[in-house]
Amino acid sequence: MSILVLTYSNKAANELSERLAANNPTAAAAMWIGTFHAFGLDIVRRFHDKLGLPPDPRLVDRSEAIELLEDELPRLPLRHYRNLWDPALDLSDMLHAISRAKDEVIDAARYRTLAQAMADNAGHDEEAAMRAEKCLEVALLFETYERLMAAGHLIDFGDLVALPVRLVETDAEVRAALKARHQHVLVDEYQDVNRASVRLLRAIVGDGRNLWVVGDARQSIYRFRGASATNMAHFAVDFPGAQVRQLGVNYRSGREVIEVFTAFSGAMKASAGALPLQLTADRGVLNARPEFRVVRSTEDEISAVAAVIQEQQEAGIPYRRQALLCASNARLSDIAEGLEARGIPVLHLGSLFERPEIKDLLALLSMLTDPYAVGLVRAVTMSAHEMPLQEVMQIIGHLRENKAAALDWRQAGAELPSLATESQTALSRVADLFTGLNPMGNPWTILTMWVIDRLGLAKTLHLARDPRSRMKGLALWQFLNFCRRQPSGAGIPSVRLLDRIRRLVLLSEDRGLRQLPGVAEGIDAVRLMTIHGSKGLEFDIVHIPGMVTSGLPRNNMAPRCVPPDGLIHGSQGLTGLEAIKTGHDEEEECLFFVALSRARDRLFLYASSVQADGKVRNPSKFIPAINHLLVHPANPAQRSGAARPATTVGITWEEKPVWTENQVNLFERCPRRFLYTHVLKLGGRRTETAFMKMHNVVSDLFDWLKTVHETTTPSDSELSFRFEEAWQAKGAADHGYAEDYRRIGRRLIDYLIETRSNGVRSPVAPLSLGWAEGDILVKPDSVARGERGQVVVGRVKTGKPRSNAFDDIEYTILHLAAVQAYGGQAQVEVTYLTSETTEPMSISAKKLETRRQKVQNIVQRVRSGDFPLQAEARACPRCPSFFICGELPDGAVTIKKL
DNA sequence: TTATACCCTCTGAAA
DNA sequence: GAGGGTATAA
Repeated sequence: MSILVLTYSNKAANELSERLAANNPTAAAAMWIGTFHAFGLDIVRRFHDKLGLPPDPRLVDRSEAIELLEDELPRLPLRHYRNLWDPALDLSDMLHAISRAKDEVIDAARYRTLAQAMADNAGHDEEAAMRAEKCLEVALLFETYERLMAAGHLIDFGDLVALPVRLVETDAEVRAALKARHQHVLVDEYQDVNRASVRLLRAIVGDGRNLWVVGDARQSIYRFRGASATNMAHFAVDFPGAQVRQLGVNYRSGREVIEVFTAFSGAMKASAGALPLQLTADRGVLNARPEFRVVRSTEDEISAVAAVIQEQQEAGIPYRRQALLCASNARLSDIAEGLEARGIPVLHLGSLFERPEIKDLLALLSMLTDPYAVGLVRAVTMSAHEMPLQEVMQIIGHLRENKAAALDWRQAGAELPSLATESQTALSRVADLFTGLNPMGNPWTILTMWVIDRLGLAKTLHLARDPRSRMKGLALWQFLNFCRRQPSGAGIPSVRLLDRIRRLVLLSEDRGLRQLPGVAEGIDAVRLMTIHGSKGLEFDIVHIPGMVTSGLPRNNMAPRCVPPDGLIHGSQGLTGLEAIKTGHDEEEECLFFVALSRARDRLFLYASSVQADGKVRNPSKFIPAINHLLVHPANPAQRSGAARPATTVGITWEEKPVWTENQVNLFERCPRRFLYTHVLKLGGRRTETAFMKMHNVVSDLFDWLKTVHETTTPSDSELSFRFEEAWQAKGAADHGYAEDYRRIGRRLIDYLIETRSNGVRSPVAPLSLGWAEGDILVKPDSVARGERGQVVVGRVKTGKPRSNAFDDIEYTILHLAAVQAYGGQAQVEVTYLTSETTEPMSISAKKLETRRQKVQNIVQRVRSGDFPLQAEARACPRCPSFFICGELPDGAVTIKKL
């Protein structure tokens, strides 16, 4: 006799087990409690021989799957998913689509059939034909993936349920064995169960006489990962003869809170097929109506939240019983920082690798192998290791001049007697951390030694019992745990670790590390979490900021890789894209419903009314349905906090600075990166893909052409020789598919030569744009006469054009310089080697003017040393300064010459 | 009413 | 990089 209890999450399973063990140990002993995936793994292990797998097949996560496929990508005949700059990005998108297919128990062969059907039905509809083509490309990758997984006897998360489904549906023996084992089956949160899980369930319970499920269609917030919208509505179809009962008593919330989410449920699409919400409030009326507080800016919003949290804490509701819920992690991090600055303790890890105490360690770790010890810029901001910026620059400059080797920096003090005594001490203290270490050391051992022993962080943080220190302690614990479990492989261990961290952040695969360990429960701090994360939990007070347009509901972001038509169960008559889009609005409503219903006693909603550029921001469109139930304080209280740290650097320029248009372009993307790269000249190691290396070779060769063959054309043999030389030095010569890259690179060069052979070339003079605070020097790649006699200034790019490429500020600069030098008729032209096209630059007068002002503004800001941080999820993990970015050492610097 | 410019934002479980 | 919102110009 056994009862099978299936849940959607591990957390829920553990909680259930614990409670049951405490209340009814006998019943608990008769139960198998776990997730669908755990159950699936159990089946896979038990019947591994029937599946053709070893007894304990290895499970790979997405980042390992990407590594598995990365080398294959250039070989596959793909047209749409061919971002070779960063193959991991396209692979990640396609793997999402593949795991979505597995949620529907669809294999590569079936995927291809669906995609082929799309192609066959496209007819003369070009857009439909393109959608089909993309799906066919995913099918191809899917087939490759299946082949590689089978060859290595590997399985992924999707397989954990999909493989058992196929087995159970086709094998009567397996079915009978499972049926005999589980007389009763209970399923929690049925609305979040995906199609594969329903099929597994159906095969085991048959008509469902012994099946009992609980779910709420209004809390269906995991549709994007395969929870089928139709599961709840189709329950009676999937299990004929089902009886449906409604829960009528709410034991959690006061009546005022229940009234709000009941009112909202009336406006929800998910209510259409569900029973109307009719709940009695077990706790009755609490005399605390939910509030909606509207303030001016988003900063004010944080101040308003802080004020309410503090007020409630003083009224007797401890921080730990209050929660702040947000739709997105990015916004959550912002708010966490803001609340901490206002003296409110928060329980929030955020992105582990963006935390200052972790970045400190990563910067230190980079100094194990980086000969120029760029990590010093961050290391000397740690307490007891401080050194002024100017002296750090002196050390790094010295190492660079002397072509230092790894760890040479430890002796730099002796070589630089002019260094202040305090700096000598600071440097030797940093060097002490590296005593006895060598670059091939195990990063985990090294980091642990720093944290526990040499930096003494573990002790300091343990003794300080304030919430902030405890959060730091937890972050370090989490980080060290992560470092301990690293996949094995060749190369320098610390470099591999740092590269892996960049990749995890880039692909947002570091999410698992945001989870707080159980020991955090006891910390008295406000719980900050995403609404998804709050599922199944409850809090005395719930704060929901960001109730503005496109805050919640968020804008519909279709995945970059859309499933083929007919893949999603219950979406007949819709295209794959439509099936996903219709789900979005509904899911956002559910998200709000979940957030509202987390509150026991009180609910506070917040919004800002003005955005950064001064434009009005309207309240969320979810508000009208509940507005009549909300209190609207006239002038909500605000609790202000410490100002954000200044981001200006005192710089003395010995000469008037001169920049290039590319450098200005970089400032626009990230001022801080500009500071590190072009002012402090830190350089730093970049991880380059084979494709990037190929482009570097092309750029190298182009530079050579411009200097040696400015007005001539090289012979074929000379060109081939130079190419070969550059390829050996800088190309991806040792890559598995080096030949493919070499061929592409060579084609780009050949095209470049073709374009150069049109017309006679003359030497190109640099053009200059000047301001009081600095100049911009522009060196065009070519200058020629156009058909109408106007001057055409040319620029060559190795890539292909983007739709809005001319919005980039570098083209404005090029245009302004060309017009200044050659008059109003001058024209800028850009040649793209990859697409083999040349496009005249065009920009509206209005855009040109705003960008001209922007350029001027940038030159002024650089001069005055204004380099704010500008965290950007996609750019930062690729930035050479990723691990050092943040707080700067004190003091001013003098820039002699750029 | 329509086109354009610019700003803001981008979730995540499963062994 | 793209979708969606707000404001402004046409």
